[in-house]
Amino acid sequence: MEPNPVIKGSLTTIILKLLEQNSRMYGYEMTRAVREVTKDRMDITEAALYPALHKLVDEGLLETTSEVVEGRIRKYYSLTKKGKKESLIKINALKEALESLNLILNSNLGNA
Amino acid sequence: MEPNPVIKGSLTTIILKLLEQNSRMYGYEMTRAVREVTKDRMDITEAALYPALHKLVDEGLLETTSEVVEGRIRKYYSLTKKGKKESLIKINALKEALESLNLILNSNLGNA
DNA sequence: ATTAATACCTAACAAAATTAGGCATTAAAA
DNA sequence: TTTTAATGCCTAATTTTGTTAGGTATTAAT
Repeated sequence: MEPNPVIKGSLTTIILKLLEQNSRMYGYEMTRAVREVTKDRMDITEAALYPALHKLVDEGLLETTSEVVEGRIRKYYSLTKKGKKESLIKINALKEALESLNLILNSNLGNA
Repeated sequence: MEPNPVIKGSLTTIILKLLEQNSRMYGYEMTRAVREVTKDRMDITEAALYPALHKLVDEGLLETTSEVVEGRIRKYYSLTKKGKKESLIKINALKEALESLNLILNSNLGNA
């Protein structure tokens, strides 16, 4: 079973959600966390992830600190004050959008 | 309250779902149906809808018949045989993706 | 010595929606 | 009666976002 790709537009919100619950994480760790909670049913690719992280830093929602752990660089990301506000908004917006989508996918639309 | 935009990538599946339950619909009608079931919380724009419909026709998933009703043209779309098969697959794939997303948005990710 | 896992990254491209319109008819409101 | 809202179709340019396809480097296991 190939994992589902990320639903377009949701990656940024996924990142914010992860950081809302963990205070700091590094990129590679995020990819593992998503695989773990979704039991390999969703995969966020690094090629999408890193540019998304950099964009969030540019927008002032994330800040970074780097560390060397076991000879390898880890770049930790965490929410800024602005990022904390925005994450609440975006997580909520996505949840609402998912509820609407579920309504469409699970309702009888017109032929009742 | 501005309606949520369609979650990117889901529009095609929404169309297939609508036609799975209605046998035939025209574009404008689809926009109203989505607004109705989601109580105006989701809006599918015509600028996204019509190109998506044309693409589905090109791919052989939809077929069309046109009618003039009250002086205005209506272009009805319905699922082809191939479209019926594909709609089941795509609707299911989207549902699975939504479940994964819900797992991410509603779980405790690491700080439990 | 090679492979897998960890850990970061970019560039070219494609997919999909948004923004910003256009055109035409009918019904309602000013 | 002229303007606006609703119905109904559509396209073009741009932007957003992810995919494909790599690259680099270290550590641990085979």
